[in-house]
Amino acid sequence: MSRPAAPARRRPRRPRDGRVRPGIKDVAARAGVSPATVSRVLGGTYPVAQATRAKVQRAMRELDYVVNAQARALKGATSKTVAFIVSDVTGPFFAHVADGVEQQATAEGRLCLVCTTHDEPERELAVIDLMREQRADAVILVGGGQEDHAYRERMVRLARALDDAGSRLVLCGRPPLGDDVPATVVDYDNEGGAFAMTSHLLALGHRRIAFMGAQENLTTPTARVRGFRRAHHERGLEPDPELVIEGEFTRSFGYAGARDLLRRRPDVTAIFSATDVVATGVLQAVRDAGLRCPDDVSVTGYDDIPFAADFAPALTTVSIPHSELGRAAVRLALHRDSYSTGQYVKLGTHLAVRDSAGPLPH
Amino acid sequence: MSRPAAPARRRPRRPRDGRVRPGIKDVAARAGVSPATVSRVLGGTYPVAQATRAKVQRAMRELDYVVNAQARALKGATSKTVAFIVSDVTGPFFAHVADGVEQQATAEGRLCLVCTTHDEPERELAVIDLMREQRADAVILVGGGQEDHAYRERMVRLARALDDAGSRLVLCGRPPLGDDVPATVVDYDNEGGAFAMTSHLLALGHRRIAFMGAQENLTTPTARVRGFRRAHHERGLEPDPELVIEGEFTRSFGYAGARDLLRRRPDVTAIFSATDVVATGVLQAVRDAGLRCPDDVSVTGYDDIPFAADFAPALTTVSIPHSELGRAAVRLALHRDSYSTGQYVKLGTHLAVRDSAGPLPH
DNA sequence: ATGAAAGCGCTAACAG
DNA sequence: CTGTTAGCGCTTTCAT
Repeated sequence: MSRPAAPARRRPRRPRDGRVRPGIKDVAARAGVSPATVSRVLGGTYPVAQATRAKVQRAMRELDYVVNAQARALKGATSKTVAFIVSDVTGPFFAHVADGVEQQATAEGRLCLVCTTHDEPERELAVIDLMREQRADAVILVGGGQEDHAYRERMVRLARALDDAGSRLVLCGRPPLGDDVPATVVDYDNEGGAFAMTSHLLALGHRRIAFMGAQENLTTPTARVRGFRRAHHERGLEPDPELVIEGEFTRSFGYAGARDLLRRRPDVTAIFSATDVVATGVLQAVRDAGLRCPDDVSVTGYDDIPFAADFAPALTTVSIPHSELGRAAVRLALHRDSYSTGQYVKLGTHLAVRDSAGPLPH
Repeated sequence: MSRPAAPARRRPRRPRDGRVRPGIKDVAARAGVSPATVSRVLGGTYPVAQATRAKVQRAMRELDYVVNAQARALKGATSKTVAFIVSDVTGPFFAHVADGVEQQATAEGRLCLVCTTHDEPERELAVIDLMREQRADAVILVGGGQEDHAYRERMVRLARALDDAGSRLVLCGRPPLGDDVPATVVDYDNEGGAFAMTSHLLALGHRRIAFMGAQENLTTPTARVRGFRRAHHERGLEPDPELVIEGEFTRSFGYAGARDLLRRRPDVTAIFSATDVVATGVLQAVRDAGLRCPDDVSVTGYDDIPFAADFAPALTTVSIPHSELGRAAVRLALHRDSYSTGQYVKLGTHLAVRDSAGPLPH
């Protein structure tokens, strides 16, 4: 020690193998200016003499320079990214919400990270931690959640953790957590859509309508069942509890559920499937039972997935503003007032009336 | 200068507003160790005394510490991300390839960035530059490209630029650029699938088969047309040039194209649509013409998109190993030999025989 | 208008 | 096994 700061042998700079990324210093050297000046022309947001700027830009072009996003992010508060967390990328729901998210993120100069959880709570936690590490501006969780109290508490904790890390949690397609929780919620009217669809079937004369795909612990199907019931009640009708059938949002449940139902309750004239995917199974079961849709039994869905109009017959369903959901999620997360906590937006849904539901037979 | 390094007033550390992200130093202070030690327990890959490790871990938990991914990436050579670039997230092709990419990326400890180009060449360039900035490990370009020479040259340049930046370009679903180009290509057998499908139709007795959706300047439809032709030739048949119909991969082209065709050439007995999306339009046109499928005219597709089996009738099509394509893309990009340049893998396709193609009428 | 210098939060030699 | 010390590539005062 004590030797006054031996200027330390600088290793030959850039130890990497092949060609190497030029840095801001290389550009500076080539342009005959200081690194600070290069940084200023990069940022654009600072006065730099026309001539200097030109020199720097030429040097950048000649060196094929690109900034290092990590180094830049290290200084700033965020990494200019938006994270998109979903159970499964192949869900028919996903693509169009992703489209909205990506559109808006790009419009706001953000990159888009995608992660999946496959509905594993552990993985969900892990992914959210990853996003904290990345310091994403917004973390958008897509799809319905559980009704469960413990789950809700966990979400609240995650929202706070993200908030502390400077990120914003956005819940997309599920109900709010509460006003004191720093999260943005972009929901759509599950109950209203189900109400409208059920009213439509009721207006067509149907009275024995089955709801296929209830799930008590999940927010989405629960809200849809609520709308289903309310539509009955508003007409002074009481839905038959036996016709509200529990099951997952899968084609195979739709198939098995409808097959059994049609056997057990041949008096049913309409089947309101909780989702379009369920409806595909239901339609298959109807065909296999030798019944015609909509002549013998009406079938409807929910979601209006791509190609719903190409089913046999074209599916009458509830249309969700998928991509607007995604766009709103990003927009709200990025432009909230600095000190707002809870934010809540609910978008509307509308009926897509096609061929799979018709008037009551006879 | 000459003043011997005035030790400079340290600002009160952490100027941010609300709560603040604890850093490695905070953890170190709390655990009573040095930052380096904290880093070592973080990395896991270095001997640390059991007791020390425990102390550090407790401190991390108490502070709810997460590493700063940007700071970490600044040191390392890459950012542990894989970029996924696609024309449009809502394309039916996208979801399952994305699924494969995401799966494999996660398995390899990488995060997944998604960007869209909407087929705008400018945007494609911009996006690739963004990925250079991000220092993504792999940049996966999904979907067919143009046959165009200029376009190809541009790709070569991009491949080199990415290579210099330490990233790997992967072309997914398009032909190779050449052996000397540092890129990985994961393709599938477009021609073989079209050959198999055409042979299937020929074997069913069809002789007037239309190909709906040729496009000369794009690699994908061109390869499919090639398979279509070859299947004819191998049976000593010459495909009627008038029946190879130019058009985009859209439903509306499928509809208009088939409508006109059925009017102009009522002798056609089978329509091979270049994609399933085109097939949806074709099916609609067939229905609207008062014809039945497959009784009057057979219709087939290509891609085997989700729900192809739910069309009316269930669509006979060519199945592409979408998610394996995505998985292979990531796997190869990450595990290539350090000095390999061109890499090329071609996956197989297979027929999904369903109901929309039947034997020749009469 | 430009340059010098101090870090952002972390990792990685190099010494103990 | 643990602490010290340099930076990674960039932005940002503070001087000039």
